Amino acid sequence: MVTNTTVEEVLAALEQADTLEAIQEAILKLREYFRIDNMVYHWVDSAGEQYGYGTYPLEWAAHYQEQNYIRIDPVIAGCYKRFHPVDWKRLDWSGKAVKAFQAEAIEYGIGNQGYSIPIRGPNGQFALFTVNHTCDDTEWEEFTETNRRELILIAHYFNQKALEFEPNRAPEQSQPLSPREIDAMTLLAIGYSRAQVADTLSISEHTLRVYIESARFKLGASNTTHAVARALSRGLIVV
Amino acid sequence: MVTNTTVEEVLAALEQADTLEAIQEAILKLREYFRIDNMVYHWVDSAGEQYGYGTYPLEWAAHYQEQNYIRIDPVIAGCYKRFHPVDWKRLDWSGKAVKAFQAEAIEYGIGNQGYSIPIRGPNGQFALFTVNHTCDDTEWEEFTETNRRELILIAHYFNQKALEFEPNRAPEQSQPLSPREIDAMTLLAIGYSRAQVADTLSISEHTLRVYIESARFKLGASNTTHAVARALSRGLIVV
DNA sequence: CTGGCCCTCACTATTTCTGGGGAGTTAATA
DNA sequence: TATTAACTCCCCAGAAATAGTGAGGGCCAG
Repeated sequence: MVTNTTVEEVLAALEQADTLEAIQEAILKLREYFRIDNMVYHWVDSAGEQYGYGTYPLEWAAHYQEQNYIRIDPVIAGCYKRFHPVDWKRLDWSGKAVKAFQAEAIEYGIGNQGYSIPIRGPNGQFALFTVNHTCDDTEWEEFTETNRRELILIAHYFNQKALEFEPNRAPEQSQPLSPREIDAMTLLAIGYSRAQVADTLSISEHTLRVYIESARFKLGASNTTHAVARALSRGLIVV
Repeated sequence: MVTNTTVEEVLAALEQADTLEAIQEAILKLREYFRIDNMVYHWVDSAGEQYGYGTYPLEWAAHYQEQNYIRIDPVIAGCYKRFHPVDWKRLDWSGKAVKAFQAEAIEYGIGNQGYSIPIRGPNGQFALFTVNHTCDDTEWEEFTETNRRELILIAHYFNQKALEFEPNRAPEQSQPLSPREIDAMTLLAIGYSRAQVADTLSISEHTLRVYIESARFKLGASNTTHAVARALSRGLIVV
């Protein structure tokens, strides 16, 4: 039944996609191929905003956003803690608000079965790829078992595209830090005070301050904390 | 030439693996199957420590660790900023120290060609899956083009195993921050002073300090800068 | 061989942050 | 219902960070 050919084709098409329409088309094709109700890729923003491509009813998406459901959605919470794909049945659906949310979702046409794959990119980027259907547990388990690998790959490709389309999310490049500046930022990031850093680097605290200031300047940061945060999120230091 | 069967088999075996030996065996099988010099999965620790499974010469691994090469290794730096797999040729190998590092690596038996796949897990976990070979550019490009999808999947499976085997390695997981604490950490990370943060959140600076302190406590941080750095590298906040 | 960047050290005054303490209200949960 | 957790506000003294300016030696590339 399931041959690799079609997925391969769609992945190849997805790789070439350069418009949002092409991506949406790929999702529709995949949904048709897998014969499931919904297939959604969405980026989960730190600010609680979500956006992406997929087949969820627009009303549900709007309602979800409006109600700020990201705060209680167990799929978000569960996937955020995990690395591997998660069947919705294995999530924690206890709690009054959560149960109400679940009931409402089904009302809006979301299937009773779901399978979500968390994906993470640089700078704490987080996204979800979800397939969703209405069927019984046995059928669903068979589906997810059979297609897990394809789904993981598809998730990966969608995220790659999404990162391409969000260049403002791409790492801003800045002047590189000097070795001493990197040392200073790194030690500060692991919790050393200025005195400790100066001691560790065997330099005077005065000198250290020069490094911190020049790093701050290079990074366009307004204080030490900001400088360390930028150095971290630009990948200039690793902590 | 390349059929899916063997990779499928190894992935299935890897999924069942419950000892380090089984994992190491899987890597050896995969290396044999792909006919390349080296294949390595390694976890990149927040402290700059690395460990994993693979076929790099032990001397090189020890030397790398000893010299703290993680600080200059362009593969680490490059993959940390990217989502998609990276051919080593596309990394930045300029700089005296980096060139020396590269020369030394080849001396130790590391191939001239490489392809690394960054993988990220919860709480800012970061790992790399690398394949590595000695051949010319054309051959290497053909190899990576052909096998990219399999390699991505393999990377995923290795990381999944690693997370299973190192549950305590996610000690970086800490109590979640409260919404207000996240607000505070986020605003501090983008350079706001305490006064500005308090103003933005429409609370008194005293209250803000309570949040910062409790966040610091939850994160086990010794000061604000440390707390923000940890929140960032654990993926609790995004800047 | 000169300009630019890196490393090192020093001083002062002002602003900001830290680390203790205590105390009350709401909301959700067990 | 009792308990927990989050959110809000307040005081103070001491420690740390910031913004200025200045200066000398080393190294590398144009």
